[in-house]
Amino acid sequence: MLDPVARVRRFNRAVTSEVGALDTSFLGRGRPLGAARVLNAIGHGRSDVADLRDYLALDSGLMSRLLRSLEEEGLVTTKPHSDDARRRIAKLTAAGRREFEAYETLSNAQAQSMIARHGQPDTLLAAMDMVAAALGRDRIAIEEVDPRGESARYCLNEYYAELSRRFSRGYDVALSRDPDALDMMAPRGAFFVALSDGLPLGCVGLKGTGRDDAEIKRLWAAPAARGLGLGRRLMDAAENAARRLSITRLRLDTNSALAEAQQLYRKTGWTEIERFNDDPYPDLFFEKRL
Amino acid sequence: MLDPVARVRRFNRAVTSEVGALDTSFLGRGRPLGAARVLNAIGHGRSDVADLRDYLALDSGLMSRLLRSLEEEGLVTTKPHSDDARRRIAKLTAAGRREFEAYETLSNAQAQSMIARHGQPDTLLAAMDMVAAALGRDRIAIEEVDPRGESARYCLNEYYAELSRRFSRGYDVALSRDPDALDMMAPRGAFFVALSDGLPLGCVGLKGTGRDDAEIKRLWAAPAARGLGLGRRLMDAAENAARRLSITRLRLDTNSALAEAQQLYRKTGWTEIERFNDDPYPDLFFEKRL
DNA sequence: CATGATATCTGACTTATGTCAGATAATTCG
DNA sequence: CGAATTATCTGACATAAGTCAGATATCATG
Repeated sequence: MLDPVARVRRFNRAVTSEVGALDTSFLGRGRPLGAARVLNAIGHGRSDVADLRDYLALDSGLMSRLLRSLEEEGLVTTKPHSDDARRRIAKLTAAGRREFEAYETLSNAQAQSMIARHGQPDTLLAAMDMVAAALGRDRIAIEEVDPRGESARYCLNEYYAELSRRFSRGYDVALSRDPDALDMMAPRGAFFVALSDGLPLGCVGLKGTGRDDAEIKRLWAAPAARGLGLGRRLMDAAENAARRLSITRLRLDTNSALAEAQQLYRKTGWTEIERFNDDPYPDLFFEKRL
Repeated sequence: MLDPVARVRRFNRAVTSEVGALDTSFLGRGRPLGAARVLNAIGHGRSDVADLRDYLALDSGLMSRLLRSLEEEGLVTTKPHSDDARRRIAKLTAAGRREFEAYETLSNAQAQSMIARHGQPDTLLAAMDMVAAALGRDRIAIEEVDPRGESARYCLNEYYAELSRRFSRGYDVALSRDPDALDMMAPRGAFFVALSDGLPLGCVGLKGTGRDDAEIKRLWAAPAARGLGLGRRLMDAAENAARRLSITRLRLDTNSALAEAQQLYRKTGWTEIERFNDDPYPDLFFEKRL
């Protein structure tokens, strides 16, 4: 009935006509959209004026005027940066924080009602995640993090949950050789997550031994982020980290049920090798020389 | 990691920052957004000025000025309506049509690139359909149509495809008693589709006999539209049509694999009855007295 | 400390958008 | 026909948003 292009454009129409409503949810509190956006950006922790200007894509003159109008309303104060007095730092006053909270409440209520009215909220949320990830694909950053930190733990839990869904016999972390976190941190290894606007969308671990070999572990991409080339970007990050650590031989194990992963390895220079551990879950083993 | 409200708001941020790009795709041709929107709305077949004003939510003064600026550019002509000379009809000139086509090409290219860059376009499109349907739920209209028409045939094909996916033994229309289209049209019956911005999202048939009984057939809601209460709205439309046709007894058959449908029937006053046909697919039979 | 670079602000201006009260012309209805 | 209603247009304004060329203060560097 509708070809792909028509479906995307239908989506665009749907969001633009609703997004009027999203954007103007910033309205209705007697303040132009520009000023409301600045107030909200400050409330969300952006304080550096240059950062604000960049994030909101505003001209410096306009930015300056918007800030001053918020100052005149008594919602914001600015003071010079302690290191560099040319730069200015904006902060919400108590009244400003109240205004910000009011906007937050509005936005949350709107989001809440969208979910509450829907009969299959989980499916809808998954769809929204996927669209958000696709739209924001150029803003997904690969960051090296502590594998014991919040974003890493979130990814690992999702990864385990997915394995237990996809393996016909289920998956139990306890039965698998759980890599010691210290092996996936400098100076022996590394751990990376892919972050999109605060949400972790994927991860990979480089588990070193302190010698010149290492293993790739825990490669995972969120279902919402499949098709964005995240797996490849994560693997690249891990390989580059390995090179920096003077590692020359990488190995990994995987399961033939994970077809996408296998395909990725074969396309990026990995070669299949014999089983090199007695972990019960993997049935496929790969190696790559750096 | 993120609660539902945070996920919706993340979606909102993703689309608003991209939708800037969507909306301003209307820019870059030296024309303010307002004028470009009017030109495009006319190009898409809205010609009545009042209709345009309503659709674009513009003040009548502003609308008038935008139209005049397009006329001065030689892109649009207006003439009085033939029935009512107070109303005005806007039409694109040849130059206007060329400009409109240029915008279309831009929009199509943008949509195309979004899909082309994605590794799982079908999943992404399904997600976009779902979000578009949820955002536009208040604009979904139930319309009575000819069951042999384009939108009805599209729904029926999707319906058959879904049955063959969901029935363990598959589904072959030829084996089922295919209702004669004439039985699903006035004066014996009716056929309804749910339309959202041009896309059919669901259907239902009321198959009459010319007497005071009838059957409900082909109740279907697109996967993207599940959870929006479409099934209920379609059934209501069919029941109301039945009442108008003085039908007092409705029956239907279904399969226990279609759990949502069964649940809907039980919640809306249908009672299970004995098998009343020898169709191979259904295994559950319901009746409702009007 | 002089010089150029940087971050922000100010003034002057343009364009886009939105609002509102009539004006104008056509239509409807008693 | 005449009064009320309706659709659109016009004029007069107001505000929002965006642009750009300096002005000002501060910083980095030789």
